[in-house]
Amino acid sequence: MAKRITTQEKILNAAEALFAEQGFEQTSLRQITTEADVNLASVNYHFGSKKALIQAVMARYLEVFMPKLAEQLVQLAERGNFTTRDVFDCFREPLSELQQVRKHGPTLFLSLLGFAYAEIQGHLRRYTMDHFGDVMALLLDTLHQANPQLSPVDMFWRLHFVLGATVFAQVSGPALREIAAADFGEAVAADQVIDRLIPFLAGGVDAASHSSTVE
Amino acid sequence: MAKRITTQEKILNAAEALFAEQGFEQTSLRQITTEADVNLASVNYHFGSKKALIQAVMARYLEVFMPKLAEQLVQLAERGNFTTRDVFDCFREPLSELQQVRKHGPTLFLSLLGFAYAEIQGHLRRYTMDHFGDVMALLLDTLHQANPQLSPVDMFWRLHFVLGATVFAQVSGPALREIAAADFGEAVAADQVIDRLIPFLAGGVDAASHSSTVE
DNA sequence: TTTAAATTAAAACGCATGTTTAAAATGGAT
DNA sequence: ATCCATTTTAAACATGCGTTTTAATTTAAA
Repeated sequence: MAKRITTQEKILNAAEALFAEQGFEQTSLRQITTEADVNLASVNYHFGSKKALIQAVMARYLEVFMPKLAEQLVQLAERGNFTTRDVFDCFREPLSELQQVRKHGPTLFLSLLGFAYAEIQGHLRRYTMDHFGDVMALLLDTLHQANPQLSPVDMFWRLHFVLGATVFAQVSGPALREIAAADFGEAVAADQVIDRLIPFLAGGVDAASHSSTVE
Repeated sequence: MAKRITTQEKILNAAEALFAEQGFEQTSLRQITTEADVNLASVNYHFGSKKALIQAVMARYLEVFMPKLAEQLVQLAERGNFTTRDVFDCFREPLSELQQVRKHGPTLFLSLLGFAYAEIQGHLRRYTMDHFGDVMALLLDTLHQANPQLSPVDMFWRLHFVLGATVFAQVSGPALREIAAADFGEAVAADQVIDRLIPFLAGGVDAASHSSTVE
């Protein structure tokens, strides 16, 4: 006897798939409810608004991911003596554990994050900061420990460059994978993009800062 | 006697400012025509459609920027023996020369590029590739020369990570500068973001690839 | 000055969106 | 079986969008 799927879950599942594919603004409630095979009005009945639905979709992943990430970072800090690369590797396990919440959880989550960041809908940023600001601060602090030579403000900017590259790689990921396959005859799985990304990010964060490059 | 400003120019100027601030999809023709103090229908009369207006806005910058970038890259190739950092420094001059076409040209242009890339409106990508695909190929080739140890497909991905970080830094730039100023009491000009960005990008591109990191 | 083309103007069109309404159906608890 | 709260349904609502239409106006050539 499979567990009964509620209307709310049907909506969430259909919504997250469409959001990850097209972005939040580009996805209409009519698309979602058609895909979920529920009535149009049920979104507003169960979630109140489209905004609230977006938050609910994100929350399902963030509430699993963020604590696990914090755990990894704390573990690393206790170990001590770590590199930037080690910090970014902390993302791997929490990310791949999202497979438990959904088959393609990791990829879905990153795409969602990408669109959430791209369409800077203030309420989402506020939600993340309100609920998981401590994890973000911990991440910034850990990165700073790995790179004491960088000033906090330098690290702040680099962390956001990291976010930018990551988010972008995910959002444009499908299109880029297609181009890469056509131009280089090399098919690349979504997971392998992360393998390519992490060395790039670590190299960028570790680079000497502009003020210290005296040529 | 100041040169008479045509309706087309009024529209282009108002459009680019709003596009750079809010993105293309978020900006309505009514906003643009109100800001430009022209009739709503004049956009369709002079440009045909909103899509065509977007292309016209981008073209004004691309047609100045791309040839100058190509020139710099060719110059570098003739010199020979260059680093990744040198390649990225090739962007500085063509970028700052956009000040001539418009007061805040460089910042505007990068923001526009960011939104253009974020809202993957296929026609824009196609336009860029049709008109300036040779410059992109030249850039990829130059980067590969600076990093012969990386495979072409590796470089392809890293170039797009670079684009992602750049684009993102510009789009979220105003918001991030605000946060940075509040958290670190350090006001950062838009130009200085690029100074922070370039070392990061060069470090990322120069990093050892995943396949060659045997630990 | 006359005339024809180019431009501006105001209004409406057709469409898609998120949201609300009010009635119908459903499902447990008494 | 009845009743009441929960949920589902169909329809309409209000709004904003890009675009089109038609007429008025301006511009410049003959």
